[in-house]
Amino acid sequence: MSQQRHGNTPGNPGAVTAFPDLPEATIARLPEYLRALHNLAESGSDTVSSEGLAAAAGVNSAKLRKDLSHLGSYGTRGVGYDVALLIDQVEYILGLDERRAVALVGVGNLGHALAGYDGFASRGFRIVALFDADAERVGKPINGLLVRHIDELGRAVVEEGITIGVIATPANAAQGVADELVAAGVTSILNFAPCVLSVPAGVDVRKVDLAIELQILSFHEHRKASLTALPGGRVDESGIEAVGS
Amino acid sequence: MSQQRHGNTPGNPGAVTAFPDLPEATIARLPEYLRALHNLAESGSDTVSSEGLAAAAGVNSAKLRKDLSHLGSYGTRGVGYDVALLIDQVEYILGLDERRAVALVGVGNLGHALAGYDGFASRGFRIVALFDADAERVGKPINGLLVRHIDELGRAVVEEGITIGVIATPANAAQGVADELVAAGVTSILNFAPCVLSVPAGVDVRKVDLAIELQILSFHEHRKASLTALPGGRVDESGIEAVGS
DNA sequence: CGCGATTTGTGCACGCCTTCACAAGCGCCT
DNA sequence: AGGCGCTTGTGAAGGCGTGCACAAATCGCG
Repeated sequence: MSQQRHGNTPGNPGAVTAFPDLPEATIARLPEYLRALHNLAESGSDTVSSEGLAAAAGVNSAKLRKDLSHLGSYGTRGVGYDVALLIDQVEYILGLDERRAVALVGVGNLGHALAGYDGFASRGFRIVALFDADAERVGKPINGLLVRHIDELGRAVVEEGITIGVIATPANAAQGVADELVAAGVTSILNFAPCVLSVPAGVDVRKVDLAIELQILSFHEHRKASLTALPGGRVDESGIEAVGS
Repeated sequence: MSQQRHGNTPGNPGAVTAFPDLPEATIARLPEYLRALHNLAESGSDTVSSEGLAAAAGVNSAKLRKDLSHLGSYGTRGVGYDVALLIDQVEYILGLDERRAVALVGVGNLGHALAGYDGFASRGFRIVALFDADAERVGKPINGLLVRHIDELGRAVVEEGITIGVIATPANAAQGVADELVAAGVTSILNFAPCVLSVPAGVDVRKVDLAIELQILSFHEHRKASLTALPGGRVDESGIEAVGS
């Protein structure tokens, strides 16, 4: 799922870390579990069954149990999972106990919104620096943070202890920015630009392409339309039924 | 990968559609191939090898060939793929030959940026209506489009022929909006709100959660840090090497 | 103290996806 | 016309992920 491979150093029998190596699919679901757990905690639940948590997270309960079992045994048979304890565990695994410093590069249309997105702060991240190459934008404040020129990136990364970079530039600038981020010591990049980034081993890149998501939906629309339009197999008109649960 | 199942009507031997049933994993990659193909076309390439296209799309060449083989044989052995022909094919499969009408609900911080995101228009989509529940925002223009009140959603969906809805509201409002979209006849939803939506069968939901992507990166940061901190296995300091390609 | 109800943790089988490796096919050059 | 190099398309194998179904474990109650 991740676009770059991870420098895993598989053979290392001597220095066995206590860090569990979770399946990538499990990792991708942990944040969803965490969100559901926070909701449960707010609504006053002390414990939750795998069935309940699975429903809140929109997954199968067997899958959830298997996922959690990879972290260790934090449930009690006959009772369920301790919500507070599980939150701590998941947050620890995800490395959210330390609020990570994030740099955002590109404060155009999308970047501006990301800079003001409070969902980051509320889930363990601090955007500590904003950068742009456009002199027009440099120096202006966004959400209480001044936009700095991209040239200052290297210094800022070191000073602020930044480990994650978010790229929200146009596609043609993204690779250059990625190179600078990597050179400055950033080892994780979230890329919103519609292009492939090449980075050295050991650097993780995740890509979010908003148009791609729509295109995937478009495919399914196309498929559904071609099915209902068939002479033989007319599906129930609008596909609307009662909403279950 | 998709969060909801698809009403597939598997047993229907009589009405065999010419529509190929592609693996979900392949579908998710087609938009990436398409983007790479457009880049190649712009740079004047008439044909491209699987190796070349795979590199441009950031995937394995064998995987790309298998993906494309599912669409049919559009390559020429010894030569490669005809770029223009392949673009047409992929766009047809993705249903992008008709520019789909999209409704965007919630023009807050993120929604505002999505409304102005030109990546949608340039890749086959038209945002034709904006909605919000906040009277403060209703009536104001964004990118040449007036924000309408959410109550008008039902009528607008029918009038404008909207088939895709984008939810960019706070989490607590998302399910209500989804219900209204579905009731109005929308059968595909892109959800940016951090919550699970429940929709009837036949409606596709895709979710994009920006914070989750960061949390996944955070996990890998945590893992990398715990590895380098080990006494035995110190990895090469910054992990920086020459960038390939 | 024992029993039943409940829920976790997991062995197992199945299916999807990826990757390798190679035969088949196409164009070009001689 | 024939052969050679290149590239596609695909059979087969392996790995990963999912979901079922059940044994193991815990709590509460009589």
